[in-house]
Amino acid sequence: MGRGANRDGAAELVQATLTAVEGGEDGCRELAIHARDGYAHPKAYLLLYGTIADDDAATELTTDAFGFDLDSDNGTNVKQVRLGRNAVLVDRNHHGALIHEPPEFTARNGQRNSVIGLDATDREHLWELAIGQNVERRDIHETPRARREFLQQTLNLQVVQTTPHTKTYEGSKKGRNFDGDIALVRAVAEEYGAGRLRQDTLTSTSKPGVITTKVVQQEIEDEIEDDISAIDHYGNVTGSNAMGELNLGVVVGCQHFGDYTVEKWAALAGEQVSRTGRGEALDYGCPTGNAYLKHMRQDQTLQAVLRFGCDEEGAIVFAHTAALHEDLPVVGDGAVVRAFSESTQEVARTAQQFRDQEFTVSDLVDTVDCSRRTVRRVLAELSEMGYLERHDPGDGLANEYHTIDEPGSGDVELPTIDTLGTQTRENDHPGQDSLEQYYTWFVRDPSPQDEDRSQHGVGTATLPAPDEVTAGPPPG
DNA sequence: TTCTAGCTGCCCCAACAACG
DNA sequence: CGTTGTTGGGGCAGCTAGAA
Repeated sequence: MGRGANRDGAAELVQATLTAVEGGEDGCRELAIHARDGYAHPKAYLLLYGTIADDDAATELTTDAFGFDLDSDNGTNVKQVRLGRNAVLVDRNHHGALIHEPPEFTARNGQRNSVIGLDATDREHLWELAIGQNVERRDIHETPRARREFLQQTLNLQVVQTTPHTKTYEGSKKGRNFDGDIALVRAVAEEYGAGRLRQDTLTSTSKPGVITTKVVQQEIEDEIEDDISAIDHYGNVTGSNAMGELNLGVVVGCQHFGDYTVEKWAALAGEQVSRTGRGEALDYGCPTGNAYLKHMRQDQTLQAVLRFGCDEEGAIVFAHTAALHEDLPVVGDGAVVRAFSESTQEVARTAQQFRDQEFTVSDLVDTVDCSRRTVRRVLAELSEMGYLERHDPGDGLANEYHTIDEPGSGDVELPTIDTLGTQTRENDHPGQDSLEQYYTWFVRDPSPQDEDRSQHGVGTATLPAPDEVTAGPPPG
């Protein structure tokens, strides 16, 4: 789409349009007929076709975020008209128009080219929209499961999901609290960094690499720079191998390009967007909108995850988002990441004064800027996480606490993952055995919250070892 | 900007202990 | 015996952080 041609031809376009409009519909047809002989802008044909198209040949759409009037953010009414493989959007409020003109895929001599696209993310529908013709999809894997297994066995990739939330880290960072994210990165660096993970397969593991959105990168970069090897944002890692040597990665949050883009794609497909829900339940109410949403979230995170461990050693990647592509081999979840609330941090800080002495709720309540009830709740919570020890002298008497460890700005419990690296070595035949084990990874330990809380809970969310198979379909 | 889930403060409750 | 103080719990309202 020649931007230059667009600008260069603008004057002629306006003149031709004026002439055509003065000549009414016949004039437009006349112009359209001669569109390719140089006296009209090449796109005038499409533009005018779109403008004069009968209503029954067009699709009427209303938008909320998408529009042509840059001074307005209220959306507009557009009509979508298709002509062959091209699509035209015309603003009913006369602020502009958009032409989608897919490439021809023909050689100079008129012969059709064969085109082969390689894409790990498989959004057939979006591809068809973009190139204006049907695509024939060939999958090198039989099933999603086979694909996951390939990523796992061959690329030695393991993904750990650390939050049930989507975490759309895009747009304004106002009112956002990234303490939990920082705590997560630090915990990963401490628990899995510096060669502590499966020395036999991941020899060069050191500090993790981090991929996140641009705003978050700016926000947390300074805080975690000592804990990580590298940090980059989604938009900058596509096709990049800068993280390829890192065997430990953290992907924080997912992208959302804004409703504007979603509505634009849907409009080009002639679909009306109606947005409902949020987070996981977000639904744009039309196939293209929802496919594009998955493209923004799942596909981008998939690409980011695949940036890590491009050597034979593979990688373990912690994904702090629920927007994970179904192809990703998620070997663990259930990590708990929380940012401590204002009052929790204050109570914990105040409690530090009592270092070795015992203290009660009453000792804190006067120096702390929150209520007695809150202090009680916080102390109970901190005790449960192992930052405090609670001595209960029985009902009716004040509980006595003493400090064990000082909590930071957040708390992270990572699931233990050490099942796989050795397995791929032991059974080098990627057959039934690995399949069977694959199922076991989804079997959750039914009692995640008992015992092992001593070290403020690190590693409590356990995954069953492969020999503790309690459920799952029979192999084969 | 709007919606909502979770945090927080507040008040009430039952059960108990210590004190006078 | 009554008063005061303790713990945890429930319910409720107001606020805020997070998501889009």
